[in-house]
Amino acid sequence: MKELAAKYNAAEVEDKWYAYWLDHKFFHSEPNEKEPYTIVIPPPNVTDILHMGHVLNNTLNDVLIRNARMHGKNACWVPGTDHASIATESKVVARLKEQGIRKEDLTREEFLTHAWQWKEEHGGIILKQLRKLGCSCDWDRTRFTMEPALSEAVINTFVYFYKKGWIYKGVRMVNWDPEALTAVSDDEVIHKDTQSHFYHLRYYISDGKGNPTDAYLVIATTRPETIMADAAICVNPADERHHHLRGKKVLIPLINREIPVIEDDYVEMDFGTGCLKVTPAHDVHDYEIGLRHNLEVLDIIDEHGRLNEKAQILVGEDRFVARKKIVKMLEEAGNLEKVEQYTSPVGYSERTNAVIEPRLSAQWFLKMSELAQMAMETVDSGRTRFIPEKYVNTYRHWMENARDWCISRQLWWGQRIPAWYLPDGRVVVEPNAEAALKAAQAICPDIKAEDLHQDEDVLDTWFSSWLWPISVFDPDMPGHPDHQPNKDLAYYYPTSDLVTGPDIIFFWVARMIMAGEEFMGREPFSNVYFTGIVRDKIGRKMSKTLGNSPDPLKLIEQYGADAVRIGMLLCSSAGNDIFYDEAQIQQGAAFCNKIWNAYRLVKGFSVDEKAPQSPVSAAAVRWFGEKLKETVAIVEDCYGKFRISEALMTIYRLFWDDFCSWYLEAVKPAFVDGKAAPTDAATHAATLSYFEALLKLIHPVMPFITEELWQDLSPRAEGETIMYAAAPSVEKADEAVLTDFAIAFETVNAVRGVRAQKNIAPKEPLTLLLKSGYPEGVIPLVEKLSNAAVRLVSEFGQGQGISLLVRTYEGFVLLEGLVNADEEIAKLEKDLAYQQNFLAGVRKKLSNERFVANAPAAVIDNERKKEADALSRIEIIESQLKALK
RNA sequence: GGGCGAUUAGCUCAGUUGGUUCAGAGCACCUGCCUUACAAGCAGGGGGUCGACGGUUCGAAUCCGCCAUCGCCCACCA
Repeated sequence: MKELAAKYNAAEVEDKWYAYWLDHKFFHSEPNEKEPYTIVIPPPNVTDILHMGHVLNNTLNDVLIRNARMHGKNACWVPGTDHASIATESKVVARLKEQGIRKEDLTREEFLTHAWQWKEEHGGIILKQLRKLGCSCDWDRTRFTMEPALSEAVINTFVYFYKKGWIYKGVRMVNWDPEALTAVSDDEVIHKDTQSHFYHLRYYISDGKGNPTDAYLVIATTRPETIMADAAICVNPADERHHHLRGKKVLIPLINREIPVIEDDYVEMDFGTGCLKVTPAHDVHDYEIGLRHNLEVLDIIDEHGRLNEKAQILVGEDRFVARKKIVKMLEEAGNLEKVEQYTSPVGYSERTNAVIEPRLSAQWFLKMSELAQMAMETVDSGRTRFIPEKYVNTYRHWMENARDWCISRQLWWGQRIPAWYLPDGRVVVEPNAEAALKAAQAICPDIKAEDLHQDEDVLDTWFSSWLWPISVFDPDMPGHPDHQPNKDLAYYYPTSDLVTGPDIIFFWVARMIMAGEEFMGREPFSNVYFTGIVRDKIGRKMSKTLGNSPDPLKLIEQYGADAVRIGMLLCSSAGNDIFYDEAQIQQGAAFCNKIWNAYRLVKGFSVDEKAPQSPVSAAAVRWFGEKLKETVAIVEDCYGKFRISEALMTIYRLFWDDFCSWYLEAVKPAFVDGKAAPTDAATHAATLSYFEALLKLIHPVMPFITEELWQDLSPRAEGETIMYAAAPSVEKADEAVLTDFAIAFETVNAVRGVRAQKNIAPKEPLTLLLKSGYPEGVIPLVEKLSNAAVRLVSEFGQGQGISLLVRTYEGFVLLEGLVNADEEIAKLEKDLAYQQNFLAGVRKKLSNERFVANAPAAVIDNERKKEADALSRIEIIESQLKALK
């Protein structure tokens, strides 16, 4: 790098260094004697393209992994993608549709061929995009949840739990997604308050022969289209209003089918009319009432959410169309008493946003009780820590109420359930067809392969991703209790930290903990850092429809990856939602530019080996060394507590304020005859070494610019990288030095304040009198930075000027002819009043017997110091006033 | 309906077991500067009765109670 442009050009630099890192396999990790630091990526869906949520998550992951690497750990970040059955299958179906192909016309094998083809062509784009962000994933370890080995792990897991008796098949009311045509788990249903109507319908009481009488009862329902499936009318046994209905039958409107009136405690007397229509096939609770009362289950809605022939009327109509039509029919038939506006929670599919239809079907379930208990203990014992901690509550609540997990999905894209049915309906569960045949023959010796039929369903995606921290290292482990972990698994497991969103705490985090405990006997990770959701700056979730979600790649192109990373981190305190604002990325870009220009300055220093070090430079070098130590300790502490944005801010201020505004200004060469004076060797060496330390401190958050400058800072051999440079070590800072210099900087600020107030240009030299007792070591620095000649005196004498007060140190800027005595007096009197008030407060405290008796000695001592300080300041101000008057 | 969390400067947030001169940071804002690293900059400055009320305490942004507002999670009132 010969000439440095005045502005930093990120685009040029980033591709160059990422390629260099890849070429040298710097991201790759193999087990060795060092301490491992492991992260498994929360695998994005194979269909995903990079959005701001990914940027946040992966930036945090990368910061952690790079930080660990520089701390001498063997850092391994395993990337990969999730096959995401529902999301992917619907993408593939949509694409086939565009090509005029209907899924129904394809065989399972044909469809899967298309799906794999889609995956090869369009899947995993996001992994390429993560490279642009600078993510230091071990790409050689990239995994896919549906690759053969990982699929095998899933199948083995199923067989394992089946044989353990924890997996069973049962007919249950499940959450049916009529768009994706599959059952989904309870957790995949989102309840949203939805504006609808409450229809009050008359059911006429039957005369016993199937004819209506004049008497009727009224039920209230939100789903009039399901009345044809009614099996009974239910009232509360304690409800006297309805006792006359006991033993009666009523007629379903329109179709005139006779159903009984029954009694059950479930019905709330004061809700609706107190009469409930019971529709066992289309409502979870009704189903349970039906079981208790032995009611007929009549399923009138098909898998697409349309009425079937059992409905008798409106056959083939969509449930919502049918609802509109039947209301009209009921009205015309005189059965509609009234319609109320009504808001009630309605379940929507997380994936397709379709209204969930409760539907009876045979599904596979995994028993949760033991697993949940184990997983609760993992977190209770602190073996896995949640950051922020509040999520432990959420987690506990779920674990205590965990219901059995519906793991079957009526899809093709995914791991097919390894259950084979015999012609008589019996089932064998084995890892493959051959084993299944053998098992079947043990039951029926005559059976042949073609007699067996494999279950059509696939497994829930989360049933594969819960193995992720194990299977990415050793896919043979899950489901094989006797298997010894391979070298990778033994070394990298348990992983260190997991960064993810709280929205998948149950789907994924909890279940990984279950699988970890079950198959490894211990937790899958030590810490879980929950990020917030990325929102726009006015707090809306980012969404395609709102168009408020920027394209991260465009941002990277415009501002550079380092700037984007900083922009995200700046506003990401743990556990809070992120309010994204492009201004933060601009701030990140400005920081890049600041670093760049500071480097230009340092790079431009010429060195004079013989020149002695000036007192100013000596002071600055001494001070910054201590400041650096102090900051490194703070940053380490922040990382330990996952306060990443705070760590970043601390580094930011160290670089900008302390290094650039104070240190560099102090050691910056003066101009003599239009030329910068050379820098002495000691200062030059110190400056380079500080710069290097700063680059290393910044590297985890801004990998590219730091590599670029680090490579240029001193000669580096091919294959060297800042990625593996040792992080600045933690050392105790000298407090006394820091205090003295803090006083110096306050003094400089005070003089600059006088300049601003009196409109005196920075280049105009001043004279500053300081009372003896002022820390002398910092005076050269004060002189240079305030452009004032300092004279240490015991008395200020008669000169005209403005007095200063820095802590308890008194100063005086000589300003002949520029001082307005009245103004100064007013200012001092105001200050005096403040100090006196302050003193009074402190004294009140000290004269309070109970304070003196109860407060710790350190607190009391401090109050005494405050008192003494206030007294000396008051004395100073009074003498200054006296001099002016 | 149940639970959890939040409320501090215009905005986003720190404030670690109650006590350092504790009311902070960044950004934004205002004033003055194109000073040979950087105008994506430099120097200076203003701004908050810590959501409301009550309590505990020598002492409360911090602990307790209640209220208000917001957010999240769980939940079957048709």
